[in-house]
Amino acid sequence: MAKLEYSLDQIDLQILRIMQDNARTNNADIARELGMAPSAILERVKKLEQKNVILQYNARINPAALDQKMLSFIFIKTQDIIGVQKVGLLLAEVPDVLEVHDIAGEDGYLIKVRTNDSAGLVDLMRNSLSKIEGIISTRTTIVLETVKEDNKLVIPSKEA
Amino acid sequence: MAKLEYSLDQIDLQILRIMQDNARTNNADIARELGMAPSAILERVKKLEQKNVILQYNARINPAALDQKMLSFIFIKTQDIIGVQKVGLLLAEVPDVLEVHDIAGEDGYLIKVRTNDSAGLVDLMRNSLSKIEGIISTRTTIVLETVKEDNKLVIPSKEA
DNA sequence: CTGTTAAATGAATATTATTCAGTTTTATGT
DNA sequence: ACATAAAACTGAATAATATTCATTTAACAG
Repeated sequence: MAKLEYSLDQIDLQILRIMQDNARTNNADIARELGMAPSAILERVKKLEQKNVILQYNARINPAALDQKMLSFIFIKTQDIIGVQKVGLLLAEVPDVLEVHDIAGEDGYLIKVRTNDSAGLVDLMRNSLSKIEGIISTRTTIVLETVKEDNKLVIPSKEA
Repeated sequence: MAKLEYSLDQIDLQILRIMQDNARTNNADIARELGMAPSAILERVKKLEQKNVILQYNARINPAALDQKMLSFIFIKTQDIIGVQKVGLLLAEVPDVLEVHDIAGEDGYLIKVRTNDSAGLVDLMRNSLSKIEGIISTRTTIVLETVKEDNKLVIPSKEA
């Protein structure tokens, strides 16, 4: 039974909390904050990486700085359940597609897409999506303004 | 005219590319890779932070490790346009809400939510969403499986 | 108890970050 | 084109951090 595949103690959670907020916090600082030796923190962090608890460290970049002013969500309806796992993988390969989620209920996917502008979106739909077999229809929702987008998980105080 | 508020040259883009992939890449490594002095890289990175090109460095944590198995998107229809900016801010304050987007067309928001399980989702809707004034209705889409979720922007090779 | 394993410490060393003076490059006004 | 000012870069010196590892401590099963 792989019930607790990742058993995280209080210290691990604290490390995660710090790292989720600032992935560039150095070991020395974390060690100071938690009152431990830097070497101990280093070991734990490496273990968290190996156990795939920490998936990646990434810099969040301001989309506006790269002129990617347009954000959209697109619902994609697919043919049927059989042989459609491939659609998800193909969608994931499209560069402007940031997220691909297999959704319940309507045989399909919800994807999150960032483009320069509406022309870029049209372009993506014409040139990329239309080339993927198994897509029946799409419904696009355009984002006017993003209020929050940090994707930070809620880290509990206790964990079994 | 604030046309080029962030003018990024080729080197900046390379730095962003590296940092987006691994926010813990150290200056020395970046400097080696780009054939420049570490001090120059340091300066540029700091400037990118100050110019708000780099918004934050965060560790992406495996939701499964924190037992947050459930991901949902919820469309939220709001009363009207007047006085509804507040709804977005209130939504953003709910811990399990990872993203809040003001969407076009239907007077409302699309939010991304992560909960432990379906009970957690119900809980959120009953205890948090229902308390927010101005929400007329909600439509929830449940994610069965996430194929991609890296939120990495496409960084162009050239930029004016 | 005793042996075994996992985790932490603390010191030594390697590497990196950071500062800064001096130089080069770039941009700009004349 | 030229002079000048501002911005960016280099390289060396110093401060700080990362990393390694032998030893100690803690946790725990038999």
